[in-house]
Amino acid sequence: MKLATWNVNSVRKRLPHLLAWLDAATPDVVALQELKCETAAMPRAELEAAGWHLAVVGQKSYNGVAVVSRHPIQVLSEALPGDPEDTQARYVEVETGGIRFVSLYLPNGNPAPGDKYTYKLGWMRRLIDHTRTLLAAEVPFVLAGDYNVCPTDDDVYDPAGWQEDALVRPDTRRLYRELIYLGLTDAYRVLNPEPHRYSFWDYQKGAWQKDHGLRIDHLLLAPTLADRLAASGIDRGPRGGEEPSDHTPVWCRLTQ
DNA sequence: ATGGTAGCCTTGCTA
Repeated sequence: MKLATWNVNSVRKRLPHLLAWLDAATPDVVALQELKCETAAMPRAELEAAGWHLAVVGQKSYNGVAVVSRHPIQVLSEALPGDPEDTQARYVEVETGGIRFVSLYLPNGNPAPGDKYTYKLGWMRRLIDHTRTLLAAEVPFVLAGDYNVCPTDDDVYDPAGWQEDALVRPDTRRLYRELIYLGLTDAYRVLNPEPHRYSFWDYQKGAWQKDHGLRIDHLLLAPTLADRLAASGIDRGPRGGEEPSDHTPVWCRLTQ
């Protein structure tokens, strides 16, 4: 079973890339982020015609997450629990292909410090709390998405230049470690120890050409699924295409 | 010291 996460930076703009990649990479379940459209504007017909099931939590202009699966999907939650006031479309939790699967878009948090950074840290705290609930329920789950967190300096092209940024600040990394230390496995890192392998390259300043990237897209596995991890990688192909997303897919394969 | 790019629509905001 092949799982993936990809921040597409507008699903309407990226639909040809998405369809081509789904066809070539043959994943079973994919988490998408930054749809940048309302649920009703999701290009549902095109994806369903290609044989995909969908769960979509959209929002006008910003955010928006989805799960695309070869298997039927049961939607379990369309928001991260813990704050009824939070209306940003950043979380969808489903059951598909025999696992619990989450597509999440963790807040960027810049500029930091500030209101946006406070929101980010609160969101991370809520994610930790909800993960405890998932662990207690003993369901096999995957938390897939754009975390907007570089776990260590090995995940940043220029650590010194980025140390004040919301993606690498100590409070960000502290909460990310707290999440991981609940018992989750970073599916990419555990099998790929080489430093400076990235999933995002800014559009500006020739970042892609210079490999000035960040590793911020992660597949975090529940303890029971970590035992089934067979392979993982970052597929740099889509980032090098025409009019690409600024992120590229991260994937893993589970036995069975 | 600044601006560089992309996508949305709000010709500014978010990233």
